Amino acid sequence: MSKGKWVTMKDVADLAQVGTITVSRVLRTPEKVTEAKRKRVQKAIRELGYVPDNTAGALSSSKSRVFGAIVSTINDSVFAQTLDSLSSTLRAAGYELLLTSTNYDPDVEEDALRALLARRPDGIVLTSTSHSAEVAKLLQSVNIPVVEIWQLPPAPLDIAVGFSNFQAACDMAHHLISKGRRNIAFLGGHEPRNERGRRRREGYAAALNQAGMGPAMWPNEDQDLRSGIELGSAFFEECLKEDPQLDAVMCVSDQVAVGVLCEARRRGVEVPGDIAVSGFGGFEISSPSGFDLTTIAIPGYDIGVASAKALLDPETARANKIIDVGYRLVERGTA
Amino acid sequence: MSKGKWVTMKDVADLAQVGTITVSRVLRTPEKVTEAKRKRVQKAIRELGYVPDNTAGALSSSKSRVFGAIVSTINDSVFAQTLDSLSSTLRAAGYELLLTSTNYDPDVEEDALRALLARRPDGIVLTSTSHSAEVAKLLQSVNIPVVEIWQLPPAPLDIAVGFSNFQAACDMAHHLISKGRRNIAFLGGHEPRNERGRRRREGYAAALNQAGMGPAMWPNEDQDLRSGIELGSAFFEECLKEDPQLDAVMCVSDQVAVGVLCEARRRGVEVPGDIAVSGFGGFEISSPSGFDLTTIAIPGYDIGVASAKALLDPETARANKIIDVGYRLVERGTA
DNA sequence: CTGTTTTATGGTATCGATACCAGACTTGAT
DNA sequence: ATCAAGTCTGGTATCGATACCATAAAACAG
Repeated sequence: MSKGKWVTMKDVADLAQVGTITVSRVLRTPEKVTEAKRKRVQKAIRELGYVPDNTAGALSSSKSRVFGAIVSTINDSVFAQTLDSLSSTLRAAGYELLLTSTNYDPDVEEDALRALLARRPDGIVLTSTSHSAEVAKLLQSVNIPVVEIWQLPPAPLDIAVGFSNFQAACDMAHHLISKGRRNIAFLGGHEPRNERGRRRREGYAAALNQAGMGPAMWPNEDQDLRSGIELGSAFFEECLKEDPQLDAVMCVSDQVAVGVLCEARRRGVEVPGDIAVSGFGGFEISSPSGFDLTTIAIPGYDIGVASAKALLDPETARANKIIDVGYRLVERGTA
Repeated sequence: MSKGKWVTMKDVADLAQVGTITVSRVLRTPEKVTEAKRKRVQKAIRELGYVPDNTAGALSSSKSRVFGAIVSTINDSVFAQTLDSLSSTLRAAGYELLLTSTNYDPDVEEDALRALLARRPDGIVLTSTSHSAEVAKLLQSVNIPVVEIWQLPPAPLDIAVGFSNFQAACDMAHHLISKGRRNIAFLGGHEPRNERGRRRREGYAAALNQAGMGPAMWPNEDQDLRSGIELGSAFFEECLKEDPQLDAVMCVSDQVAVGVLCEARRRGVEVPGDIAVSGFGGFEISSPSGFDLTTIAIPGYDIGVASAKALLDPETARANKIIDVGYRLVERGTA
């Protein structure tokens, strides 16, 4: 095993005095090889330090044993748990994950998808559900499972694993209303491509509308800000100015809620006394040891596992097409 | 382009009435093909919706245009920024990233590495620097760049991109001392494989020792807890009990510091009046709109970019072997 | 003991691209 | 007009595995 030269299956076969195909079988279907030869081959593999070449295997078997993932971001922790469980579950089944992030840019999405398809993945995971025509066409033309996650699109391309952002936000708004809140603002970025955030805002608006309340208030539409602590902090001030009667702030994410809570403390605003605050996500920061934040807990881990299962066994998953992992409204100290 | 059948280079070549090699050249070295043919080929590519097969290309050129990454975790946000910039930078150069996480488990690391090598990556990124003998042997036997990140090992396998966790922690401890703090505790998990956390603790201990102070205090060695908000919150209580004189808590991460700060508020402990608190990482939560936490800002983004450069041009990077991206002690409101 | 099924094994073609080389065609200089 | 040098282009071998088929050996039924 000298530097720069890979040991091939042939080398192993020669050393073990068998055909290459037998080596291949020892690796893929060891039960079909007699014990004597299997042992000999395994010994040769160890001795030579043989690492099979999956690119060659992929070519001849047209199974790459790789799945592709296109996530809108890995930078904030939203998908981290999902990616973690997805990648572990897949690796346990002998598959690898090819990861790309788009930063919510649709042009990047198409490029990323082409680059991904060039690796001939056995399936694809996407966090976005609104695709350009070209992307949709590409995805439909390939005969591999496509799993859209973290949302439940009305018409999934193939399989969807997620929960209803709309319904969850709706529930949270109703919760705030049931707690006697009457002037509820919604705080969330307006990244045009962040479908999840948009659906949450819509759920909020629907709930208020349904309760005959309004007008719903949220940061100016044309502010294209990334949701985060800073946004929560900055816009809380604005909200207070705009509506002194404000008695609740519903945030698009736990991070935004943290920004609000920090700002509230600085201004001496009592939570939940003066103002109730809710988050979305159920991240560690919302826990009782953290901000003790009332939030929507999302089973990010389960989404990863369920998507992995869907990729590995698409037929079964397609029977449902939409896999709803649900969510949980967690009532804690802030609302 | 019917379902399940991929268009091949030959199909494109036939339609454009050229040889396959010309199609290949249009994709890789377009300047070497006359404009007329190039146009014809590009048209054919578009018409057929051709997506090249990189697995085949990898086989014949022995360049996979894929890099592998083995990170100890993607779950907490530590590496998120680094992965994001790494993957973007690589993709801009036409490369993809194969991602695996080990959850700090050395057995998993070896498996993951074997699986990765089976894809014949053009380079590998690792977040861990203490490897099993087998892993080190594997890495040394392959003739591809290996980049260890987020730390500066004394003897890098190949190239290292990071900063000195030891020195940074040392600086922070000195900062606390310079602020008149005399009873400084260190709070951090003891995951045995988390080298970074360990080096920070050592830096802290060294600084205190140097200042003739001590005994250094930190949670019991045998507690194998993951660092996080909960740890900060739980152990802050314990620290106070153990040493009522405590006037500073230096945390292994911003998350732990947040746990401490939350707990301090619940207990009515003044920060920084009664007790100073410092974090490590410089994540969003430490910003002035958040906790306004005194911390060590780490250029996670730069680490990603620098590693990408090192992977793409290892010869230049090897001239230095160790690329120190530095860190910044950011003094804010908590210490 | 023969004939049939089952199991184990290897040879050869193949997957879809690129490398290498050879030949055809330009271009420009003389 | 001719030749040398340079530019394009395509044929064929090749990368390292697996699929497919054929054969040899073993197991089994009658």
